[in-house]
Amino acid sequence: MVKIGQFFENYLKKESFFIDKSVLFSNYVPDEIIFREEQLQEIANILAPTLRLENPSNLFIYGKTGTGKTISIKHILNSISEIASNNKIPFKPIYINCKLKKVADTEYRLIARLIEEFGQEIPSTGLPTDEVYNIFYKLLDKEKQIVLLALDEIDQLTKKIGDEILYNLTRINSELKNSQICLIGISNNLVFAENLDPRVKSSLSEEEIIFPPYNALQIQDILKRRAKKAFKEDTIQIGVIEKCSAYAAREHGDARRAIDLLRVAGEIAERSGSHIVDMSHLDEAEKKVESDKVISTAINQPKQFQSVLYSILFIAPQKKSFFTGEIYEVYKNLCKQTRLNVLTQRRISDILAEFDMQGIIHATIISKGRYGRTRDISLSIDENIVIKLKEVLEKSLNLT
DNA sequence: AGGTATTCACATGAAACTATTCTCTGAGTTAGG
DNA sequence: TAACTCAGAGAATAGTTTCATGTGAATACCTGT
Repeated sequence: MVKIGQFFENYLKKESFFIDKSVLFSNYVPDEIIFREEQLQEIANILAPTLRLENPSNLFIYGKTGTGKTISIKHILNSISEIASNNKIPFKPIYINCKLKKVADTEYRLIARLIEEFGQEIPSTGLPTDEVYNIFYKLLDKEKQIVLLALDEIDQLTKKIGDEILYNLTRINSELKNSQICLIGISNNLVFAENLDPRVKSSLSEEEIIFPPYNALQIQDILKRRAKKAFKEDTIQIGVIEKCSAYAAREHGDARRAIDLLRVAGEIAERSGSHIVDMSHLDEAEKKVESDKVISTAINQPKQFQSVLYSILFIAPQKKSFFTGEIYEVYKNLCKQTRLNVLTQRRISDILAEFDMQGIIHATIISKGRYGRTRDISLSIDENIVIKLKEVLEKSLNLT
């Protein structure tokens, strides 16, 4: 008890590096967005007609993760709605991230979410979908207004449930008397629109804007600005920011990653009692960010997924690559031990495909000629994470 | 030797099924007038 | 008679299973030289 008390005492006395850590979290919207002036201007041009109550063109935004799409849209929505409310213009910005599970990842839930935006509750299940649509229409058309609907990670949505909703949404306008709705699609899949229904495609991508990745120098600038707000002066060793941005630039210029990295490095430094954030903290942060990502995705998977993953980890040290069938055999034995019911190979195949998508494994479909066709699978997780991951999975699956 | 046909071991797709959660509806029940 | 209870019908959704079809190239099997 005394020790813990002492710890808190010391903790208080110790000075923090941070002035305002929230600046380094990914949901922070800075009041100035650098290196995106062109795109911002373009978006502004396209959306400006809303202020005159004219319906603007639908807009589509492409760009990889961490290239500032989300932040830019949020920024623009904020400033339009500010001006709109100053001038009493009936304008309603809605931002929805379609990837959020249980929130907006199905047709029903997306519409339900929209209805919520208009201040009405909808049961999470039980109602027929067209009923929900009707409520939405009525709500939307009750008064004259322009709705700007930004759908982030829209590719996730269509991947899961097809493009019917988008078709419905683009068509809504012709059925509304008072309101107009304008869609802004945000996707980090550059070829997303290719496999959309042509009708949807043409009406959704009336305007397209591409967000290119940042280069190392730009990330450096962004980091410096954020760091200035987040950290106290002279708490970061020279070179740390440079290295941090180099890390991130290496992976297609993901600014979000760089910012995350910097924050974690700061946290590590603080905890270790150092008076400055130095390179070693950064290195450690990189490891931690990586392993946290892997472990938290693993932990959040259902039991069956965990079993399959564990089976993979079991084989991995023995061979550099292995096939679906081998994993299935191991998995079947594992299920016997854990008393889980055994899923069909068909299902395992899908699970493996998902792991591949998540980047946990690397799988290529190969043909072994006379000996069939299968996935050639190799683990793409760092070795020292594997050990930790294995422990975590054993605990979760109640293995001894 | 060169060409063709087979064949393996899965991949991939579509549809149907199961279980769970939740609403809505209408029949039956109850308490008070 | 109004309010309440409760079972059953319908929906949405996630996670599977079942059935059906596809597939790339190493081998087996010919064929003609």
